[in-house]
This record gives sequence, C-alpha cells and structure tokens, in this order.
Amino acid sequence: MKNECLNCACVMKSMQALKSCQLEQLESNHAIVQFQKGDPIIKQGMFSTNVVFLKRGLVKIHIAGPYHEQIVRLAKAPTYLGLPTTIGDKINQYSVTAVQDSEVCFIDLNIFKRVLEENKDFSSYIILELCKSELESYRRCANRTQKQTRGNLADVLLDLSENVFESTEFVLPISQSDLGNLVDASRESVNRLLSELMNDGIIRMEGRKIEILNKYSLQLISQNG
Amino acid sequence: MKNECLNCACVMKSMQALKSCQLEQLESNHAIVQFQKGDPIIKQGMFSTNVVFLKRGLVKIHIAGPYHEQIVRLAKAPTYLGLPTTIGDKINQYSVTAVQDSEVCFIDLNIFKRVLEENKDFSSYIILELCKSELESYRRCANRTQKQTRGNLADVLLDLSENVFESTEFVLPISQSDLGNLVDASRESVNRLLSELMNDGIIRMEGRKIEILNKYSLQLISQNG
DNA sequence: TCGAAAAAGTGATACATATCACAAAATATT
DNA sequence: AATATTTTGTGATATGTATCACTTTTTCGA
Repeated sequence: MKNECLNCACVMKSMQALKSCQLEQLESNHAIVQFQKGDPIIKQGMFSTNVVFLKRGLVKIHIAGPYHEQIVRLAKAPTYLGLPTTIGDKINQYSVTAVQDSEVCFIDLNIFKRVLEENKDFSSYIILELCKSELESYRRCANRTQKQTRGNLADVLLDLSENVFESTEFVLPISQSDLGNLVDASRESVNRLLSELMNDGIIRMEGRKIEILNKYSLQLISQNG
Repeated sequence: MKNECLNCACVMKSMQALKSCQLEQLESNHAIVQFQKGDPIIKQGMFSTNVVFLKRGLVKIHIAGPYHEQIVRLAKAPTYLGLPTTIGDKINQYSVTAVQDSEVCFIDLNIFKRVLEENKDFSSYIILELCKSELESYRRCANRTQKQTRGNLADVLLDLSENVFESTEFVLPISQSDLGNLVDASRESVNRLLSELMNDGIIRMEGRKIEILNKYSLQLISQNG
C-alpha cells in the first residue's frame, strides 16, 4: 500500500523528505476534498483545526475589512493555504474561496504541529515560507496604497498572465467586482479602466477572455501612475 | 560569570527557557548596541546576517514603496525586529529606525537558526509569532486602504495612547510627515485633520505633546468614516 | 427554456485628499 | 548667538475615484 503523501507537493516542497514514520502520520490524518468554483474552503470567523494544502486549482484569500471584503491575493496550487490563520489563531482571521475547481488536502493541526516539531528541516522550511510571505504582504500593501488603480490593475493583469496562467491569453478567474476588491477600487472604476485599456489597444477582451496585446505598456502603467 | 541572556525578554518570551548550552551559544554570539532617536537599525537593501531584538525603546518599521516611504508600523520593546527580513531574504526588504533612544541586541543568524533547530518550543514560539504578525499585517492593510485618513489617524492616536505609552497624554514620537507615511496621507492632510480634532475638543496639542480629551469620540471616528 | 439573479457597461455628480505655494515656528548645527 | 534646516500651519486648486442611477448582457437555476 503506497503512501499518498509521498509524492505530494505538500511534502516535496520541504526540501528534505519527511521520515517514513512522519509520512504515515500525515497519511492517516489527512482528507482530500474537491471544491467547485465559488465554494468556500476556509471561512473567516470559524474554528480552524486543519492545515490546508491546495493540491490543484486557484483560490482567493480574502478578509472582511471595515467596509467591504478585501481580496488579499490569489493563490494557485501547489501551496499551503491559511497557515497563518490556522496556526496563529483558533478562529480563522480570513477566508479562502475557490475561484476555480480545486483539490484540497486537510491535515489535522496537531499532527502537523507534531511533524513540525519532529522534523527540523520541515520547520525551517515553514519558517522560511512564513517570513517570505510576510515580506510579500508588506510589499503588496505598499503598492496597493500608493499606486493608483490603473497601476494596480495593470499589476493584476501581468500577474495573472505571467504567474498564474503563464500565457498572454487567459480567462479572468474573478468578476470585475472582485477585481475591484483586489485592487481597492469600485467595480465601476475597474470597468472603466478596463475599457480604457481596450481602447488604447493594450488588451483585447471578449467577455472574460483577455489577451494582453502590449505587455510593455502594461508594465509602464504598472510603474507609473 | 552570569549569563546575560538568561533574563533577557528575547529568551523569556519563548515560554520554555532555553537549555543552558543554548543560552551560552547566544551569550557568546550577541552584541548589544545603543541607538539614538533617528538612527537606522536595519536598512533596506543591505545584507542581513543578524537577528535583531529590541530590548528597550521604540522604532518604526518602514519600507520603500513605489512613490514614497511607507511606515508599516511602530514597534516597542521588548520585541524581535525584522525576523521576516532577516530569515526570509539575505537582503533586507525593509528598514527599521529608532524613533526613541533604543537598545538592541544583535544575534548571529546562524546561531539563532541553530538554536531554533535544537529547541522545539522556541521554534514553535517563533512560528506562532510569525503567523500572528502576518495576520496582523493583513488586518492593518485592509484598514489602511478602506478607512479614510481621519479614521486611520484616530487609530494611530488610540494605539499610541493605549498600547505604546499607556497614558492619555504623550509626546508624539514621529513628525506629522511620518504620521502621514503611517496612515497613507500627505503631511498637509494630517496637519489639517489634527487641527480639526483640536477644534472639536477631542485632543489637545502643544507642540508634539498630545492629550486625548475624548477617547470615545476617537473610537467613533476610528470606526466610522 | 424561461425567468431571476448576477455581472457588466456607462453617464452625471460629489468629495476626500493630493499638490502647489508660501509663511511661521521650532530644531539643529557651526 | 547666528544661521541653516526641518517641521508645522493654512489657503487655493486640481483630480482620481466613489457613489448613484440606470440599462444591457450574461449566467444560473427551476
């Protein structure tokens, strides 16, 4: 009987493979669940007792701000989800929702913590990831607040193209309203700015299908106001 | 010969005391340095090879945004400084500057990492801190971007009063210009809003000395626009 | 397949806040 | 003590974006 965890990125990403006894602990205390586009995976305000690992798919990480929902970022598989909110607080401090059909592995928090304690390399890896992720969150926040919407929108389009879909042509995984929540703007502003980008021949849009025609212009817009 | 680290909050904060051999490792690989108000402690863009622990004083953590410097937050002793930027990247991704005379302990990163690996409780503690800090940074970002300046300014004043100085009367540790960098507003706006708070009898100001006259009003302003 | 709900498109208007341009005050610096 | 530099105070103006109010289109569920 082969151990399912053995080839899972959850483990692979931690450079040093876990010992087989640790693998077994994970194996017997995890659950793999399928989620459909739109399904909530982690819900802010609920108890969290599981570490969540995204095996396949794309999700949005979002938090209830003082006035509206803010999308912190999109995350694509393979990656841990909600490590901070699972370890940092018994109650989820943010939500995670599938924006594409996704496959998720739930790992019992206590087991995860035990493996973390038993395996130095694994815990070093997790500490490193947490540090990087916090750095990233500082940078994101500085950009969001200082750039104006046009620049942030350009950033999102570039990120989707380069990192998420790795193509100049892709289908927007979220609504314009959510795009607004991701760049701290209203749905209407996003719409107007997208139209503008179309009129300027920088992108082509048909429904949610987007093609980036002029990446260089987008980069300029991202950098300047 | 007593070990200086023994009673330092750097160690104390990690619930379980370190073993004496670990204490000795820290003892022989740390350096305590005094900083004056205005002195840079960590500089963005420079190599980082030390974990930094703030023993005494008050600092600002700031990052160069696309257009101007942004103050991520103020941090008061005792606390680790720049764990994410020290562990997460060889090059500092943000700066830390003393805003009051401060005392800082530099610990060699390799030693720190070794102790981290050798002591489960310590590494659990650090992981927990990192998670909490990331949660906090999400929350802060959502507030900053969604609230308008008046509310953010009220937040800062409340935070200074309640958490930093623990008094309704205190001396502003930073300039109005920096206050602007902390609430994502221009120096002029901050100035006008402070005047407004004075005229409304919510605070009293004489130079940088501030007294909060009506905490409840400030809380209201923090919550509403 | 039809009706309802959600998403997208677009004009008019309002407003918070940036920016510019100075003057006055307070702090450093030599 | 004298001078330079930083900080603060305040008006006038410009502008990016939110908000409101509607229509059209697309998507979804019964």
